[in-house]
Amino acid sequence: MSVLKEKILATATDLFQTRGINSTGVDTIVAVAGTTKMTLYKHFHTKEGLILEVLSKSQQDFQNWLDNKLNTNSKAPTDKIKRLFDFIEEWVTSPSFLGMGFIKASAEFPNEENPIHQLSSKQSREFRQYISKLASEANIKDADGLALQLSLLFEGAVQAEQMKRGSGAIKYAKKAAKLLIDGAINH
Amino acid sequence: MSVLKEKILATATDLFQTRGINSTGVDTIVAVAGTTKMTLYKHFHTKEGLILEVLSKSQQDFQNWLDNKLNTNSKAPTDKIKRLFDFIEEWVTSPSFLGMGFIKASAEFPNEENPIHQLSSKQSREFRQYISKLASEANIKDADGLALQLSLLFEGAVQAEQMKRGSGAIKYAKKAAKLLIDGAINH
DNA sequence: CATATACTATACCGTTCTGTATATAATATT
DNA sequence: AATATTATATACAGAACGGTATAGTATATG
Repeated sequence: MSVLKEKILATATDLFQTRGINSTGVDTIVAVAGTTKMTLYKHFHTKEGLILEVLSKSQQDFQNWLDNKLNTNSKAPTDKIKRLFDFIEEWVTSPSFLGMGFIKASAEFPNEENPIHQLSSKQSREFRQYISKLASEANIKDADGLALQLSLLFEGAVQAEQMKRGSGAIKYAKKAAKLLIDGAINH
Repeated sequence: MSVLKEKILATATDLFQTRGINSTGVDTIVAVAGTTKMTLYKHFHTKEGLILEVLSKSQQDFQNWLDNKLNTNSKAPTDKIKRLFDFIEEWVTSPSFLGMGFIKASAEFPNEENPIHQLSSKQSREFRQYISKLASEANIKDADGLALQLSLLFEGAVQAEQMKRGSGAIKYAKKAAKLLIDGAINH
């Protein structure tokens, strides 16, 4: 990928998170990225296309980071799901954390037929399925149910952290998650 | 309050939820409400003022409805907190439910110094404190901790429901809440 | 009848928005 | 050296934005 395209993507990611998607114009993006509109529109057909790529890349980065963390730090399936919220906490409390793209995007584009909303929804679903796979490998019976509960805690904690940095919500989400996971394992 | 002002407020509430706040222009609001811009700007100084009033009224309506439900259906403090998610489910699964204003608004206005963001944050905090009071009256030791966990489940479930209507997330939030509440009561 | 109040209708201002047209410069590739 | 490729610079079109100015109408109260 072109270095300039990456720069535009990174700049847009940051601006979308800190100022909002609809409140960030393409003029601002190219000015901050140090390039021009012509270049942006050569790499992205429309602003919507840019938004979709930003969301995709953000989620891939998160999922890859998390998957790598889990695989290098744990081997046993039960360990993996037990340590899940440790790494989520690490991600959410990192100073570079500015929010989860798909959560904000779904709020800015509430119409379920909007492609951006649909991508957000898909990413949320895929993350839930990822947790469900972890639970399933740990021999948990109602893996989907637990995954849904854990994803609620996750999205709630992210929401809280987006509203107020340093809210500490993730600490309590972790405690609640431990209770739910331990309860599900002993059944 | 003037009937027209109420009409504008109701129209804006609906449009903000279904199309997004930044994506809804004042021209659209007055057209749908069946009035003119002059009238809108006589009742609300700016669009920001309108947004703030919409958020305030929405949250008041929700809190009043919930408080009334709890007080008319339960007397014992432990019953109240145990039935909390029953009524939350009723609210969230109602056909007229279009989302929680303060959750969407905080995503559209991510800057913590923005008045709209600040109001959203305050409403989230006040709702958490309301739950904490319920927990405290039920003689739960770490009332604040439980309230935070329950509010995470609540906001996560709302987020899930905003992403996909009929997600059924609230059912699992309820189960998780029951576990957390029962655990907290027996300590 | 007169006056105040609330509302309508419409035109407009200045700004910002996404997206394009055009022309030029720098950099690789052949 | 010739030719693509990639990027810049700048100007502009066309629409939508928030907000205001002006003029006129309907209704209720004194």
